[in-house]
Amino acid sequence: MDKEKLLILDGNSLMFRSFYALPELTNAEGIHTNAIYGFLSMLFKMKEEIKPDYIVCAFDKKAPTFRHKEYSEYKAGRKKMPPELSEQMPIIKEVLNKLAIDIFEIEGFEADDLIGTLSVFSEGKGIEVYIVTGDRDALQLATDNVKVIINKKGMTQTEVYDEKRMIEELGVTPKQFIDVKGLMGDTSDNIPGVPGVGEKTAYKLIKEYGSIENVLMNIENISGKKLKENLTNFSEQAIFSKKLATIITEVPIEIDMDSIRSKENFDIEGLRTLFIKLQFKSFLDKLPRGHEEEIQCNYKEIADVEELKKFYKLFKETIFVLFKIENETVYSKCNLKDIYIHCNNENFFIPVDKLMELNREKTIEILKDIMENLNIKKISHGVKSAYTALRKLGIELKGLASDTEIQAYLIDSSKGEYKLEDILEQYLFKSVKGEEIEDNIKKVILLEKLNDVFHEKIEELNMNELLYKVEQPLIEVLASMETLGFKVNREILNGLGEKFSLEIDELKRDIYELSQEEFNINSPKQLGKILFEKLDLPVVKKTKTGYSTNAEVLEKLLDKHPIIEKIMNYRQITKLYSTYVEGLKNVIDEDGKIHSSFNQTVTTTGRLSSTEPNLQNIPIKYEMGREIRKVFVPENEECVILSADYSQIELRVLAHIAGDENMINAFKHHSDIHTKTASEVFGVPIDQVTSLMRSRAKAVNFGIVYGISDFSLSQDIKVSKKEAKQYIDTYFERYPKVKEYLDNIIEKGKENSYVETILNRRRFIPEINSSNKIVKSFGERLAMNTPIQGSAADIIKMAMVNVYKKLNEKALKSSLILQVHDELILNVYKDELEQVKSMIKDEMENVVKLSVPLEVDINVGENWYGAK
DNA sequence: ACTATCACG
DNA sequence: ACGTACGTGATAGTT
Repeated sequence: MDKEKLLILDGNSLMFRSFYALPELTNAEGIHTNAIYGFLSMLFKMKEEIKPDYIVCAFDKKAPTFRHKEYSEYKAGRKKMPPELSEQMPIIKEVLNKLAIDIFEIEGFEADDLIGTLSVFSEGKGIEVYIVTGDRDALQLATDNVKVIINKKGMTQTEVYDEKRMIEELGVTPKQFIDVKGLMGDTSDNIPGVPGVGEKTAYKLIKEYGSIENVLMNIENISGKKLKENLTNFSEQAIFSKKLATIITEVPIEIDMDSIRSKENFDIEGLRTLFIKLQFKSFLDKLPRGHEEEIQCNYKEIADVEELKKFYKLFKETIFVLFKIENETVYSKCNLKDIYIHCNNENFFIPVDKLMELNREKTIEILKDIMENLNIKKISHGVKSAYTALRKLGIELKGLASDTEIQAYLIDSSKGEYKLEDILEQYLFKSVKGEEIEDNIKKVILLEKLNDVFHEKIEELNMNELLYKVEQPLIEVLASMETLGFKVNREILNGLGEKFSLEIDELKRDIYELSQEEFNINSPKQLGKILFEKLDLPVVKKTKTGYSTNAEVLEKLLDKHPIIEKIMNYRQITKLYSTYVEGLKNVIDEDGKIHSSFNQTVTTTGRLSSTEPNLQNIPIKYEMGREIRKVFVPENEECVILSADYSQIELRVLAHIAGDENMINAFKHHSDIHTKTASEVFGVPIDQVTSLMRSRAKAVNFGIVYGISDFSLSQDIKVSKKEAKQYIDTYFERYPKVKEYLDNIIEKGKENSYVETILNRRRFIPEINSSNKIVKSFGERLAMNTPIQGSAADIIKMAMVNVYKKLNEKALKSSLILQVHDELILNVYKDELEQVKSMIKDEMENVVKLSVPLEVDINVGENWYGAK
């Protein structure tokens, strides 16, 4: 029969190792998790490989050990455990607890002593012992039956030592390893050893004489005068060091092997909860599917229109709905397939496309009755695509009570993706994967519970207004913008394409001639070779993969070689051609329009984002690119494009939140804020501000909003760091409350690990409490910037909801078609122009009462280019 | 999948 | 003595 096996983990050393070996890792609450992660990776790997019959984990106790008592200097000078690690210690113990792994820790002894005692005891019982540890001290415990496993870099790589391997590799027995340590000492434990004796000498002496005692008895035979002297003078210290280095194997404890038997009955649900909290997805997946309460997922499949008609009468008050849609993000292909409904403990599967085949008209009619009925409140997940898909059938979704995707985003905006499966796992600990009918029924049932949890959570976070008055009503606005799309003029786009293409060919020729070689100019690598090796231009900056060739670098090389200008032009035009000519051509719909997707749950600050295509980054800064905007035209010849943009919304928000009188007054008096700032910073009257001063002041204003540093400002406006610092200091003197606000928000951010906007939108900032200075500074900048950027986002979102509502109320034909962070773009019928203009201005400027006025500039044109 | 670059606010 | 602006998305090249 095989021997039984005992696995002993050295808790402290494994946590230490993981902490320093693995990159920083935090969960949403900002708790560090890297040591736990490393420890558990190791634990699971060892369990898998060794398949132990017994398992136990030893920890140090805070109380002093006999070593401290006998030698006050023991472990002196050792740094305190960093808080990022110590906060992980109670959590790993909790995990072990739930894994039903016994923890050994006794006051007055170190983990090593407990490990030693346990291993000797177990070996005596004929058990094979595996000690897993992060440091080499435990090597002295190795025998033929006690294997010491030391983990290397990367945490799960290991070296296994038994007595045989120690002798082979180190030339000493495990017991002699103590003598070696006694001679050479150990700085980390502050064990003195013998002065002048290092690793090499220690091994040499022990290999020759076998023990410290024997070395001391043979001092006469040892070569080296100084060494001899030291050994003689410090012989007592050597013996004492050996004592300190010796792991106790006789700690007075009762060991009940039965109690540490490896158990399978661990707390799966507890672990699931904990791993979710720690965001350990890979471990979560490994957990066995526990004895979860089986969800009763009986459902009725609606077979024909008659049945649909019959059952829909049951849909009263609130229904939980899951819309299954093909090609959710592509407008033209976005198609409603199935609907799942959970209502009053009954579940229904409506195979919409099947019913439509049977009787299209009637199906749509009944769906319309359900979906447009305001008295039937709908709760769903990610409902925007349903608006689009339903609208294609002539149905307007009404009565939306909740969208759990939006709720999840507001609760934690850092996720990027809020798939229902993941959200159910995270908040309800339910794992429902798959797309079978039963899976979807389960999901729609769980939607009810999820909504309850979120509803309460949103209330607790004071986000009721943000969710119910802003984000949820906004879904319909965005869906409408997507459906309407932006009409484009293909001829103009093609014309630009041809123009750009000709210029690109010409530039290519010039570049190849100047470089005397054909190469791929688009490849930064090849371009770098040509510029910095062949043409031998000075290297300005490097990236981690090679030479940097970005615009900033090229600009510095401009006067060094005529090829640079050509390359800069080439870069600019190819960007326009590939992204904005070819890119846009590819996304024009059959209806001659571009239907971008507006994503409401992507950004961490609360802004929207736009994809396929991104209409929020259409060129404007340079004329050549700006021409692209001529492609974007009104719906028909009765219309024009109207653009309404907030003037300086972020700085106004800053003035408001900071409550800085000087800045508030500047806005109240309708001053040009950059000129005003220049006058303050440079100490000259407004009328003496030069354009250079204004542009520098503008950079300072931007810098403040982003979370400024003198270095970056100096880079930006090309002045010395000292001068930049001077600007910032003066700025803070002139706008003292701004300084106060920035200091306060950082402090608040540190305290809470999150910051908030004017509508209590929240962003977690775990970075702000990092021990890594760079990460921490980044967190501080986020704390300064997020409330500003996020509050501006709150404001324009509110305005969008109000504008949309007004346009509907007044039954205007004009409509919102685009938002670009601080501006709204509308397709406006000429006969409504004056009315819409004043309505938009009014709604946008008065959407919220701040201590500064909001100002909106309106421009109108026969295309987007003209609306300037 | 990642990097470098560049378009926008 | 570090390394430095905040938030996005698309493209092309490289690994």
